[in-house]
Amino acid sequence: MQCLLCAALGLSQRCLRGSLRLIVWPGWEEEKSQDGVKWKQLEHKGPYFAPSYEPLPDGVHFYYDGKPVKLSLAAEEVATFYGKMLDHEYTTKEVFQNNFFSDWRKEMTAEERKIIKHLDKCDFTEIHRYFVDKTAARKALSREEKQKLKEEAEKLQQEFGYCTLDGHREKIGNFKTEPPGLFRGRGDHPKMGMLKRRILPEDVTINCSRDSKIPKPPAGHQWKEVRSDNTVTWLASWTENIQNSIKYVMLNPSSKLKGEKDWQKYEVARRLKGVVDEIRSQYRADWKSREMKKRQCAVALYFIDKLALRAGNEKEEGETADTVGCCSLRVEHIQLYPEADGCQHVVELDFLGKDSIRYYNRVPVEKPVYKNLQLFMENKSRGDDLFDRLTTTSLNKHLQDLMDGLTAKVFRTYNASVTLQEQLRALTRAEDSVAAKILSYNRANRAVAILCNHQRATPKTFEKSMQNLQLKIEAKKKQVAEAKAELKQARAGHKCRGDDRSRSFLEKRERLLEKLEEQLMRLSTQATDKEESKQVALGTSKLNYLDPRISVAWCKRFGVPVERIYNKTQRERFAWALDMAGEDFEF
DNA sequence: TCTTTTACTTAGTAGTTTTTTT
DNA sequence: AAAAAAACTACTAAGTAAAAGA
Repeated sequence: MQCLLCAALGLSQRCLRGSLRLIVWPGWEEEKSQDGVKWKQLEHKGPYFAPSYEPLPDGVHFYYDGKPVKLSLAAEEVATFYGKMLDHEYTTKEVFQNNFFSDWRKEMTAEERKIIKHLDKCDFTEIHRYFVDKTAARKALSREEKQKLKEEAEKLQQEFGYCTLDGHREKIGNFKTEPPGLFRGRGDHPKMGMLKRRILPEDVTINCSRDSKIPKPPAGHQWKEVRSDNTVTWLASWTENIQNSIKYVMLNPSSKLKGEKDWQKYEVARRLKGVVDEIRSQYRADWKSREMKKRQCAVALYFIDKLALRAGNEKEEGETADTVGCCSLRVEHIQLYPEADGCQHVVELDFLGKDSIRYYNRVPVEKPVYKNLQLFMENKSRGDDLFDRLTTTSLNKHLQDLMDGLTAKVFRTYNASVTLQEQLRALTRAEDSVAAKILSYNRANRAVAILCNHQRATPKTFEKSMQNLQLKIEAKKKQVAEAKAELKQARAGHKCRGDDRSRSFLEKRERLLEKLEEQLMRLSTQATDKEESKQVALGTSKLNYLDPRISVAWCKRFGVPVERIYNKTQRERFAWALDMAGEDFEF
């Protein structure tokens, strides 16, 4: 959508919102959100559909009970989904196997169903090898062939990957339908292994403006529906068969629509900054409320604020992995220690959060919180809700009363951004080199990632690269020891000779030792950093929680080129912030 | 009021590409 | 030139929260 400010000024080309930020036009943000209109014109080509199934060549067989069985096309396709995954841990899990086998049988013909009765008599190894070979063949392609593939992908991107929104060409985030396959949930998912159906045009709803060129469905097909709803931002949608949820085709984060939304998000978090002290004293007071619900709300909010926990919506049991957030914590997820690690009133939290990532923390809390937790746990069993009187809806309703637009997740954004700003202030020294400043930035980023519990699997190559680094350190230590010995000799030499030559030799040795010690120091901090970061994912907070204006301002203030902090994609995503933030920006 | 649906943000993984080291 | 490491991208699952429906 064209910026209303620019429209009013008759500026049709480049949005000048950024440079005109000092001009006050109260109300235009509100005006936008009130009627909920997201665009006036929207045109696109519809999603690009996953290629249809390519049957296995004649030489590749599936065996049942040792005998080759020629499968129908539909059954064969599903068999290849499993065959491809054979070396993955997933296929060893019983739930995965059962879900797969039951869904696979539904795709079989009656005769196939009569033959194929047990998964353990199925032999997919030829199918597996076929795909392994295929991957290897693709990897072995010549430079020219690879280039050609790349160009084809680019062509596709150009044709389907962009839309026109209010006259601007905008990049689409996901323009391809998800291909069929076996569902891979995260953690202990009850539906892992189920067949994820192929999406057909008949499943897809198109959203575009009435007067635009309506996208053509693939030959011989029709759209489920074409609608024109300008109060939503999606271009196409379909219902997925595993969870029965809706999937959307949406714009890329670089688009203006997404950028403005992102900006808005940080503005809400900045408003929280203005009232957070008051909110904190409020929930402290509520720890002593006579109303149990109020107390639970106050303690939950304390967790959300202090520990950056997620809200914790309720979820349907048995439909997803058993994970929790703040409001859905159960008694089994916390332990109370009157005293631990030399602190009083220690709470240990241990639960699986989003994506089944473990949250483990042992933290001293204020006495009333501790007492309340004891109270909330009284006469409950492990599986009971800790905050039994509280839901995310009631919590958010309360927050809404405290500040317009305030919800539980705003606290995560606020605390993340504030932490970055504080850490940058504490760690950055103006006289440092650019490299050292970037190291400080990453440390600040890491503090946030740890706060938000953003984890990653230890990289596969970690052990080896750590070993190499240790080897380097050992070698450097040896060099230092040698340099020390030489320095000692040089000192003795100079002492007895006392001439210029021996002095300059001595000074040379001194400088060498100094240099080597510095190198050793750098290597060992590198090793510490590496060890401490191996399970920490920085990207999530950088992309979703840290107001980019903080980083932009920091770059400007300390002469760090912004490209060293944000790559090209990220700079496109944060274009609004790059435009807007001066070196004096404060979150 | 309670439940379900909808829309959108946040999340980690796997595969690919680029850069650095050897 | 090859190998290793780091950076980046695509993908899609899993959250949040508000609106709609019963």
